[in-house]
Amino acid sequence: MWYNLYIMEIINKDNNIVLKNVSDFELSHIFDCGQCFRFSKTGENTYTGVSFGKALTISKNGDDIVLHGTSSEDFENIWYNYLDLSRDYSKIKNRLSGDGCMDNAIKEGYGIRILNQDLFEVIISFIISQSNNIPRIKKIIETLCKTAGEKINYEGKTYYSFPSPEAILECDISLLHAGYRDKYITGAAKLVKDSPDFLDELKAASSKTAKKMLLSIYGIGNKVADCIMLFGLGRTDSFPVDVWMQRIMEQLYFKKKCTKSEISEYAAKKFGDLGGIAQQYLFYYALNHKNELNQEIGNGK
DNA sequence: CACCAGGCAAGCC
DNA sequence: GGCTTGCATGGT
Repeated sequence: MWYNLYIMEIINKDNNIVLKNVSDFELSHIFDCGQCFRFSKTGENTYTGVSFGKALTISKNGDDIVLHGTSSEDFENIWYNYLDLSRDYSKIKNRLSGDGCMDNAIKEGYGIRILNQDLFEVIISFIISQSNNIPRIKKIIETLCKTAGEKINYEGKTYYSFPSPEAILECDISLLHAGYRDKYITGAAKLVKDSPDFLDELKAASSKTAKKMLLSIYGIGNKVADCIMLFGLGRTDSFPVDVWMQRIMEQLYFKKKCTKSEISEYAAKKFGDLGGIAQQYLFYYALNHKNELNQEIGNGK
């Protein structure tokens, strides 16, 4: 096979792909850490969702990962990269570990992987995410896909692809109940539609240039741009700082209130090119310790 | 009723 | 440059 695998043996059996003995891989960590809004739990150790126009049910059985109803072609072309299977997370965790805060976060989110998602989907999704909560973000995106996406038949059920810029511009955006984000969504869709090379230019650009290009889009600020860099462009040096990151960094690292830019600067120095991955371990930890996080320290400013 | 959610743009200084 | 305010909607 052409891919380089740390993991495993791949078996194609009964229209399922089975990855044997996969390490550093836990579905709840991957899909409930706020990077992806289109996969949801559909059973014991099982998640179902859509990406790159394909639906997928994925489950974990011991240390084996099962991709249901999937061809080896789709695995090689889509899911292998989407699930970030070429990255050695054990090595990354070794490099990040050392202080008690990160060790605890890694201990809880040991199975996190940074998904390599579709860039346009990430741009629209994180525009929607601003000043919003995760369940509602998922709901708005799901409505967008049902309204403007294309039908996908999979395992006897109907799913919907993430829509094209054209389809977004043609649909009734008010159906999403996205509020003031409507104009940002349509603006970004129009930009991508009118500049067909924009996404490829983003992918090819240096991180500095890509960030500047993203910040020039109406409705995209520093935090959303950082999320797009990390989740849509694979720039793992990007460390998005939202209200939860501010709370957890203030409590665990600074022991006092501080600004988001202070946190960004600190993270860049401390985590470097692994900042985005460190951020995901910390974010997952923060979501699981909401009640213990002292909301007095970071009040979301 | 208030306050908050993976923030941002615009307006002020 | 930094700081404040309004913003749509839905949940608690």
